[in-house]
Amino acid sequence: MPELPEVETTRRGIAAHLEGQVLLGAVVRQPALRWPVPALLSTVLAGQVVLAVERRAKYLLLRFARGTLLMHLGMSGSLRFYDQAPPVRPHDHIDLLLAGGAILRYHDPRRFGCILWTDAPPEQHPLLRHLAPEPLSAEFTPNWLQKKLASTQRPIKVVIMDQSWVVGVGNIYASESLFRAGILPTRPAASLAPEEIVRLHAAIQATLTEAIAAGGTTLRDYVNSEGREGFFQIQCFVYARAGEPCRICATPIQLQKLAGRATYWCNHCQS
DNA sequence: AGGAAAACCTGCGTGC
DNA sequence: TGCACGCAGGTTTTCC
Repeated sequence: MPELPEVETTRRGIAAHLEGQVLLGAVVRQPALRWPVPALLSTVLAGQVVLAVERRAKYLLLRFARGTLLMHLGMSGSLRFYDQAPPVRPHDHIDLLLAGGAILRYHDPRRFGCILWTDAPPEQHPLLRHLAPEPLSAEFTPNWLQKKLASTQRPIKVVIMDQSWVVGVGNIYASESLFRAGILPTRPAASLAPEEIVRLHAAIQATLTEAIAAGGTTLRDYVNSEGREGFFQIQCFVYARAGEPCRICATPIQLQKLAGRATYWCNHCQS
């Protein structure tokens, strides 16, 4: 579910509620996520102050003096802040407890997400070590992208979803970015001309930036930290629009599986 | 060794 | 109505 814009929207929603607050502990109802939730999670967190809520790629990082809590929302995860804990619903797996009865609740039907603790600098963690630069940072340049793309014949859509190549772009924003750049998703990465790479780089940044501004995309069940939906899907050009007319030229939007994932494009606007 | 496929898990829509 | 099937915003692991 959540790609970079949804994770960033969540981060912005919870940061002010958490930063500077002392955690009293945690309640773990379901420890079997992508990886087991640390058995001593509550003990580790109790008494610690949340120094900062950060994001790296699609991971959320809660920084403490003694380490970092790494969280990933997987396909169906969401985090919500409550001043007072409401009744527990199915798939409400974890609560982080704050003073005064407030909680941060982790909800994830498919349990593809994870919550892990690390004492070491998080950028050295095995899950974060091989991530590409942040796509909205100065490190992510057309030149950097060009050097990477030249080395593979994989479809460009598959490549920009590979987190060691481009970070934060998932299945929705991959199709949307390629539409915006006017590039077919099936093109071998190494076949892109330099000006196409410049367009793709700009399209990725613009798509992610606009999606963050819209509060992310809600197709099924994504909600932000206040329980509200995102609105980017209203402006999707191709994603989930198979057979519908292209918003630019009215040509029916195409759908094909690429590396097992639904991929959408316009035959007239993209080449 | 790069790249494709399988694996993890639950819920929902569709069609028989 | 019930059931089998396919599909879903992600990423690691396994298998060529």
